Amino acid sequence: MTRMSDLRPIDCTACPIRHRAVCARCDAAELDQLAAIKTYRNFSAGAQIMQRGAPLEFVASVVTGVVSLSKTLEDGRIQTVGLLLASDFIGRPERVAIDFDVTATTDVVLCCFQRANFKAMLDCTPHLSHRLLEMTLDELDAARDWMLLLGRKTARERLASFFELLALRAQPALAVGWTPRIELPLSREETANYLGLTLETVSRQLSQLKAQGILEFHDRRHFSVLDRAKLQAATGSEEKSYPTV
Amino acid sequence: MTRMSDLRPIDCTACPIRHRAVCARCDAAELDQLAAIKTYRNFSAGAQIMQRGAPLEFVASVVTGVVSLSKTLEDGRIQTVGLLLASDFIGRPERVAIDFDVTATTDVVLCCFQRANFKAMLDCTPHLSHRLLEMTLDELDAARDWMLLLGRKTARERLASFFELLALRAQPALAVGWTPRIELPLSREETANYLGLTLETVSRQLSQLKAQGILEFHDRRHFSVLDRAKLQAATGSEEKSYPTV
DNA sequence: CGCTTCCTTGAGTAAATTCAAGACTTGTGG
DNA sequence: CCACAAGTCTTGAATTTACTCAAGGAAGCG
Repeated sequence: MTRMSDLRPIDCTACPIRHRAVCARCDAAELDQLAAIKTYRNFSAGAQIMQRGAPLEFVASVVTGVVSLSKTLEDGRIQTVGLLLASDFIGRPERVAIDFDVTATTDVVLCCFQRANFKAMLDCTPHLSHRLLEMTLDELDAARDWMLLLGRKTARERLASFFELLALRAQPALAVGWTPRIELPLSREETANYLGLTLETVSRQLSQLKAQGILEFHDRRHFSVLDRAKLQAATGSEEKSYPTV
Repeated sequence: MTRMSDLRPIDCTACPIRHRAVCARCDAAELDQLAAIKTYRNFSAGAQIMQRGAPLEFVASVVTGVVSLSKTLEDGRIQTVGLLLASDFIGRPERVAIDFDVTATTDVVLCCFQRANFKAMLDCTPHLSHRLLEMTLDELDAARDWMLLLGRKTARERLASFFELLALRAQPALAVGWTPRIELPLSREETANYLGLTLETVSRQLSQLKAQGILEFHDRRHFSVLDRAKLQAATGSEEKSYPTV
């Protein structure tokens, strides 16, 4: 449950998240600079990556796996406030501490940068700081979508929205009628914490979506969407259809 | 209810939000550049500033007043996803459209920058892009706090958290025992939309906080905190006490 | 194979919502 | 200046939704 052995650095040009991570716009010289301050680290599922309030010695990109950000109230209520996937960025270069816990939900590989060094490099590398700004704005948009979900959606709508999101990520090109096997990277309890529900409510709503022929489960962590239109209709949101870029 | 007449540009060095807005780090030459592309605009309370999905021709700093960002579901449910105060920034320089409505909650003065020009300036002005990154990260932190509130807090805790927030903003220096008159910039319905509740629940919880001697109302929009400790205790959160910068 | 953990389902409860009525504010025109 | 109208807010009663508590079942691990 703790950190596994660190990995040997690999060449940035061969990196799987090269074109989407914070370094996406960097040129060869800049990549060399980053390579000099980077370290790969492995975390096994369930391991804590950073702790709320603790001094933060590094920032990182998620290379593989799923990372969750969560907040806990005194009496133990937990709310997951972000789910980070491959290429997402963890940490605030300017801050020594963050206000949530960072946990590896699956086995995770991070590309870590020593915080002070990264910060110094940000100041003189517009390719880096612009990309980070862009990624942060995207996170903010996602956070606001989640606020709508948490503040106004019913349990059924929350589940449908979440599974619609998973489906969109797993299947970016919309091959209509084609229903691939998609991974659910969270347990029922983690799903509940992300959706602001209890695990029993999550389970009940999933049973209902199954019974209605909208979702099909292969095992606890793998499903297919049988009726994409009905799933979309159950989210409560309309599809976005205007230009954003 | 629509836009009032535009104002004549004022000198940036005399600007009330000079040291906190997106331009905070700009030097004299950079301020001149910004001044060349800025326009002040007035909006009266209730006016819509930007509409979801509509092409966005400007970005802006809030000079005075309160601006709300909100999302609406097809059936009319509304969730406010952000409350912007003096010096906060509106808009995404890289995007032609945004995914929420922007409304003037009180009378508002904006310092608007033509979007394309602002974007061009961002690319070659690190003072500007770094400040914007910092402000965006702060917004993201605030959004995540709100996700905890919306996902896990009770109605009473939501109200207490909101009024604690208003008190903190109005009274940054903690003069203990001193209870100034604080403005509530939202109606009951707007408060409900911000807290993910109904207006009736908001009203009931406020009555209870009044009855318990925690809050006192002078009129609908003005209150004092009579018992700061009890208010803090009712928020459900502990106070933050670790370094963040 | 047995244990542990995770998940499902059921029954009763609690919290917030909906529906409804009435009171208070605020602004307007007589 | 007062009366009235419109909007906003408060309070009550009934309802709904999701939660809590509880038990049993399925899956994963040693």
